Amino acid sequence: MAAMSAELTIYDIATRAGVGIATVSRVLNGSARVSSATRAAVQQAMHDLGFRPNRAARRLAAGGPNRPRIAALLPLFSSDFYFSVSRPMAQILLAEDMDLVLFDIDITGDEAKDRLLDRIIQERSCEGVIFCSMGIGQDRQAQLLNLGIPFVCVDYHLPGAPCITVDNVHGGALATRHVLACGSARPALINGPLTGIAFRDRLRGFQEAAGPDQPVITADILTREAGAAACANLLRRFPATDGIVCASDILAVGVLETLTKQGRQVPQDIQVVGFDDQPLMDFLGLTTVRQPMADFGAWSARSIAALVRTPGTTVPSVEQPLALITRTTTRGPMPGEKLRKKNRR
Amino acid sequence: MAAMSAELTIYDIATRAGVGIATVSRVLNGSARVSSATRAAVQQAMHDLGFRPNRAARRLAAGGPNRPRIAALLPLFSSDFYFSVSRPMAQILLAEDMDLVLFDIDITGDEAKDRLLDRIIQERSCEGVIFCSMGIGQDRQAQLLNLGIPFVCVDYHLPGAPCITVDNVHGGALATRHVLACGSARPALINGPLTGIAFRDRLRGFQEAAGPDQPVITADILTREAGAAACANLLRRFPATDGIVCASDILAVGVLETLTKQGRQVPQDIQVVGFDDQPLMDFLGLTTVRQPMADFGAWSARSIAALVRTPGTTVPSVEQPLALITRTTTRGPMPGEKLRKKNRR
DNA sequence: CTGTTAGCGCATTCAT
DNA sequence: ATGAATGCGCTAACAG
Repeated sequence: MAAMSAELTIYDIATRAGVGIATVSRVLNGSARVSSATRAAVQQAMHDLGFRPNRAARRLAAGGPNRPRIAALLPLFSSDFYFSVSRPMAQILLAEDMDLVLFDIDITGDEAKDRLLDRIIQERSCEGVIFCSMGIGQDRQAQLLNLGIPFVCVDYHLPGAPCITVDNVHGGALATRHVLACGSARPALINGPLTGIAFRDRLRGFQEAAGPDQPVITADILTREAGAAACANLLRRFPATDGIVCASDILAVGVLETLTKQGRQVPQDIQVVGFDDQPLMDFLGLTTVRQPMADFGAWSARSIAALVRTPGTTVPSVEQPLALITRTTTRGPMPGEKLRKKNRR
Repeated sequence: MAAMSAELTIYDIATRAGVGIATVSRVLNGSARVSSATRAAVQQAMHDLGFRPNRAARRLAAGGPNRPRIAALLPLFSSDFYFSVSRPMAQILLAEDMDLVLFDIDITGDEAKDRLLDRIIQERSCEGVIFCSMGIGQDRQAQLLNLGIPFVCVDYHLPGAPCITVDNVHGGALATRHVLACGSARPALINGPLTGIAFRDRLRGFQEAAGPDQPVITADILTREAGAAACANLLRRFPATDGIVCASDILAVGVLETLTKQGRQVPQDIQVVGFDDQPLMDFLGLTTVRQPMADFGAWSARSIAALVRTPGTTVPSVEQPLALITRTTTRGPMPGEKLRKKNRR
């Protein structure tokens, strides 16, 4: 083992091994038409120099198919939400005979996202992009437009671009009004990081419904731990809270943990509402606002496929409805109680 | 819009638009040094002919970095298990400055998997492969070896290859013995598809501990619905069952649903044990066998990175321990009950 | 602003 | 079995 980096080519290997480049190419491709002696020599040379063939060159020379590649940028591991979104996305793109490359981006750091996007564009590594829960600057949009790289947005309203969204303001209000209607007098919101516009919108919805003076705690990450901590914090500062709207199911689970630990009865003492309706939430009985995750994935895949196939296609933006799914962490509407119906999706 | 397929090149576009290839290249790259007139003409030509530039050629000519690409083949959407595995995998590979491409493979269909693998090899689209929960034939191994494409196996013991595994036989026995020790006299197993060796092993473990004559139901897919159905089936045929070992947490959740629906008390009437310790299982209080998912992901990423960086590196296989996490779906060991301790991970 | 000319790194004929 | 030559489709200097 030896020399590092500095793009080596098969010429270097050929020289080092004292053979022609064709021979190097042969061992590279596992051809049988090479004496085991020279093969060993070549492999030795490759190993010594630390050679790694250039993928692009190989593919160009080999002349394989030029399958379209779609990049999806999303905070994949930040929540099961994205898992549910990318599933149909992957399936549809597979059927479309296009490659899907998932790029996990960190919501909190805008910079990393931008560098990644830059890389994708610079390296021309894909012919279409799906942005999930994130916007891009005007400059970026212009750049992509200029380069003819189509893109669609999921869960984010980017003016002028094909988007699939939900009305998060309405969603926040929906959850809040439900809690109110079911008897909570002092509702509070446990929100997600305000770097996400969805969370800013849910906050607005909450305030529209509950008024501007109700407690709001912002978790800077979507985890149970964060939800639990936020809840403890909330209860300490506002002990009278009797209804908690959570901007994410996972936060709600953390909230439930703290509530249980502190001996508060749900929904008798305090009601809880989540957001997303992620898998298992029905099992937990969490009242929540259901997002059309499958639609997000399917629509984005189909749209980007169409745009890549035939540039110039017009893809109209769509707004999907949000639905409140009432389960057992909220009391029924004041008049007649009628919980646990067809809650189990 | 018109002509289809048949690899077009910028020469075709240049001809059609009556310009030189450099100009075509310019509009392709969004250069400003093109009169809007010719630009329009070129774009028109590209659109008419349905031209899509060759990615490999662009990258080769542009001379970007030749970043190593790792392919991970796994039944990504079959269970949250893989979500937990791929998370650290993605993070580590990102830090290693390597690209990770996740390929979702269908456990049930061996053929699709093989075609995909073939494609990856033929197209030389990656310099390293991670196989999760799946084996590959001798021929494939030889092929990869011959081409010098390193690979590692996760959750699957492939002789001669670097693997990270757990002892599923032991795991199955562990869960079963616990149920037995806690007083179940008639245990049953609800297993996953036998196409997965892990499930065959867990079956063996179950039978080692419970004897060969206890009921076994095989779900052919890992979903709550399948678990619920399997449980209903089990109870119909073996009403006296008082302990259910599930080969997957998600199946266990389905089992719990059915049990609740049928009014059986857990763990009083019947005990339930899962397998994996997926996210939220602690919240549900499910006793389960914890798998080292994070280790799976981290080890595989680090190993494949090392193998790609310096071919010939020796990566020893490792076997990780499996741990029984007792929670509230099983009764404590017969002598002194002592549930709910530091169960919440 | 636009066309001509060289390569990019490798796979592949062909000869030998 | 092995080497020399040709081209994959495109970008990037250069000339005009």
